[in-house]
Amino acid sequence: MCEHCSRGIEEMPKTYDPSTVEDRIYSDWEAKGYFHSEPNPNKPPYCIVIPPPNVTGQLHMGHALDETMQDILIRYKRMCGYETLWIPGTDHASIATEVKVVQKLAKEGKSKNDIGRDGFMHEAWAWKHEYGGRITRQLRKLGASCDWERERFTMDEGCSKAVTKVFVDLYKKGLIYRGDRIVNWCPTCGTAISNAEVEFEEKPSSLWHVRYMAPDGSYSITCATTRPETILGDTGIAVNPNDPRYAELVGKTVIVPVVGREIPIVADEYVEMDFGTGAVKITPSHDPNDFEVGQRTGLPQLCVFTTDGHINELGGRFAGLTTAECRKQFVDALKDCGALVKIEPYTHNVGTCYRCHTVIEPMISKQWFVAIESLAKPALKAVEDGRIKFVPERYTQTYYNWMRNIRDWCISRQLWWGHRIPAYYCDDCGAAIVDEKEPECCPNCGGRLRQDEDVLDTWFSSGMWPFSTLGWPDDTAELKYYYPTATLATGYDLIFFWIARMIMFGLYAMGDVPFHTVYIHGMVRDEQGRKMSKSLGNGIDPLDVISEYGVDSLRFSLTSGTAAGTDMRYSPKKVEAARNFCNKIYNASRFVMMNLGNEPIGAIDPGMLDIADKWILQRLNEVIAEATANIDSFDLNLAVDKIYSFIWTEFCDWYIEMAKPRLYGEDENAKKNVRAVLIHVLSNSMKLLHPFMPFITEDIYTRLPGSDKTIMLSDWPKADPKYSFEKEAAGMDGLMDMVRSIRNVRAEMNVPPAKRAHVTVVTTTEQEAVCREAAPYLNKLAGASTIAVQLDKANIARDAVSVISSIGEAYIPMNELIDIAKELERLEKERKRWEGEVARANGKLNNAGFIAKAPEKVICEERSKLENAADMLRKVEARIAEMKK
RNA sequence: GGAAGCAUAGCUCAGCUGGGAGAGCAUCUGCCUUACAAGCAGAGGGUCAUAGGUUCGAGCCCUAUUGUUUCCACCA
Repeated sequence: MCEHCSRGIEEMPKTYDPSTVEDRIYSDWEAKGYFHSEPNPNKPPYCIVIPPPNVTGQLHMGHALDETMQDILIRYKRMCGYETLWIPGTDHASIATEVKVVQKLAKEGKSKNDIGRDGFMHEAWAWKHEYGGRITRQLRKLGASCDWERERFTMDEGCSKAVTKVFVDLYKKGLIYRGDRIVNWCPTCGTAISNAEVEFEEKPSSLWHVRYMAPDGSYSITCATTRPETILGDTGIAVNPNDPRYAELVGKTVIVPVVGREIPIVADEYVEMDFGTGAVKITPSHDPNDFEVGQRTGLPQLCVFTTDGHINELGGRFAGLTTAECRKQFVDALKDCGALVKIEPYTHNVGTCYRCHTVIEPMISKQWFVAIESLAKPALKAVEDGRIKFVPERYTQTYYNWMRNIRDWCISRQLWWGHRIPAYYCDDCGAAIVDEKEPECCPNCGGRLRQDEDVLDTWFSSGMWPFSTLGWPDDTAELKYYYPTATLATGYDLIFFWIARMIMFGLYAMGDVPFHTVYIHGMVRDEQGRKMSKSLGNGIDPLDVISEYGVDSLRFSLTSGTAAGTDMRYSPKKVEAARNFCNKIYNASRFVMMNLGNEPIGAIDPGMLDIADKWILQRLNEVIAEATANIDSFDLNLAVDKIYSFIWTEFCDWYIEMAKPRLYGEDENAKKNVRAVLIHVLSNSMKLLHPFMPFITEDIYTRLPGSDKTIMLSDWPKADPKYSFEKEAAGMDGLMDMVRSIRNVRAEMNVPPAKRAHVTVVTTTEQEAVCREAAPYLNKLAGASTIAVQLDKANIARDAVSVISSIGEAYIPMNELIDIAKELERLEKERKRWEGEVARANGKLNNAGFIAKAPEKVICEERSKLENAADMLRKVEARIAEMKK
């Protein structure tokens, strides 16, 4: 045994216990600096930036999936010889964190305003320091091989510098502006939010039909509304210019019921004639569409809400009420004055805040915006011309749809936790200065300056993540080497929030795409397929799963059997199956370790390989090639499923069983060689599996003789041409087929497993060698006691059970156990099966179109299938005839 | 209103550029065979939603239909 595997089989109980392995290995890796990366001109770079989790967040299944995918890619590329850097970090998560801090203050009976901006920031940083380490510790639990020496935070000095620089730069180019626009206002969060942050929820409501009378009562017009309280802010009624019903009324006025204000009737194309009454009340201050109609038709804006969701002083006797309370009272008032025509039940989509799900009140207010068009165009082009690819490809369409309809981005938030907008106002002369450094005084008049109270949208800073984390705006070696990064992995829910913004900012600030591939994964749902959410209480804590099953099992269950970009259901059964796989690997390894013997194990001697060795080596080559191709094309599920069945079915169920006769035999050379093959295959299997299941593979690998000191930094396996044995593998397929058939008849005939049988194999001269090699395996695998291989049918009992396979016929005398009629029936079934197969193949081959148009390879395959089927059929028929004699 | 996805075994889902339908779990039958009962061996189980079309050949490509999910838009 070599020096590296000093542990060998030490401490290997019958059951794998991940808890004794995972933390120890992870801290060892981290301590030894295996995760660290430096620009290295001798290697190609491969860089991933982590989607930064909320700094005070808690690990959930979404992270587990996200981080697992990235870690698989990083570990794979690292083994392939890339200089891999996975940059970890956290996001300050402006609203989310601020809400938590406000809640904490509320518990202490304090409010934001009580303690002031500085006091609040102090609290928020304290909160960050208290919880900031939690999420990164949890990421370590997942096995994430991030370079923790390069951990970043969106509000650290460097990222903040990048944010200020981009803001100022965009402002100076006129791409950031400040203005009064209608925005989505969340009364609970007390801030404006962007369009992307509004979620629409279908809610049952009513459609109130309200009559607006002419000042003299000579005519009236009825409008429908879902928000009667906004009538307080009505400044007009709009109808379609082509609507004959209202043609005469355009230009006239009506009186707003209850309120008594006189407002004009205007014409605008926006109004659909066939919806409702064809007339729409216009509230420019509280509806985005109305805002636009108001702009076109010159209606005034009348804001009647406060920023905390109440009616302001313009609401007359309704002032001070919440909007919800106002709605009730206003409807009553409409009823009282006879203006309410009818109430219809109506279900419609209501915009809500994506953080707190409060109903959004559209309002006009002064906010900062990014003029998006000139940023969006190149971002669109980068994807259109293939510089950035989405995997799966269909998400390209999602991206296009968003980018082609994008609107200016409201980036100011009425919050304190975040990057404060670098704009300074002079109270004396009204000047506004935007600069990276705060000027001492107003450059115009020397007056005192006051910084803008607002902070920036969280996504403004995370949009710079791929280059701010690499040191931008400084000209660093890291930026030169790692940028553009390689792959960005995240869920489809972040395409708009984050991916689109990174692409825009990357192209703007760096002049190049931030990454080449966007790997999109789905969401982890609960067993019933519902979204995991706090309110439903159906969330599964990955940490619980890890402590019960180990993180390798969790990672496997998140990777296997699920295609990229599609949602998956979490199922404990699946994790359990993965846990069983760990145990299988572990026990197979225990077996190998138990049989290493005391002699040093050398290289495989190619001259000593038998049919089973050649088969498993050939299969290993195939699996290496296929799995590698699958990972390269991001088909991680296909790769891991192939590795799984190779290890379990082919290596454990077949090869290990076939290794036993030699391991337990007397031939020392054979023993030595089979050990070498076992180690070779196991070691390479562990490497293939390592990106998916990092811990158990490290544990096993480092126990094996001849291993490197860590699997993490070992070379990714390559198919080895000297182990190419296609022909032998085909022979092995025939042998396996025979074994299965013998087991099958034994089971069908209820032969007790302990009862060994004499087996006579009748074969041809071509297959004789394979059959002779197979003989010891029939003994071990098919319950044979003795095996005779012969070329004729001498001494075959008429009542022997026969098993017909491609390499030969096996005859098993069953004596009293056999029921001739039953055996004939079984053979008859076989005959039918092969008859069917011959007919099928003939059908194809007799089809002129098939012969003329199918590729040569397919025709050849079909011919050999026919040949084989015909051969089998002949043998079965012959046997039936013999038995009937 | 627009777009996309999904519909395959009892359940959950794979199925790469079209070339004889797969896995895991569940079920049934035998086995504690000295790596593993978290295991081994064997078995049953599918008109690949429906209807057309293209093709020598369709689970896969095209069209329509039905059901379902999601995203975008937000007609008051």
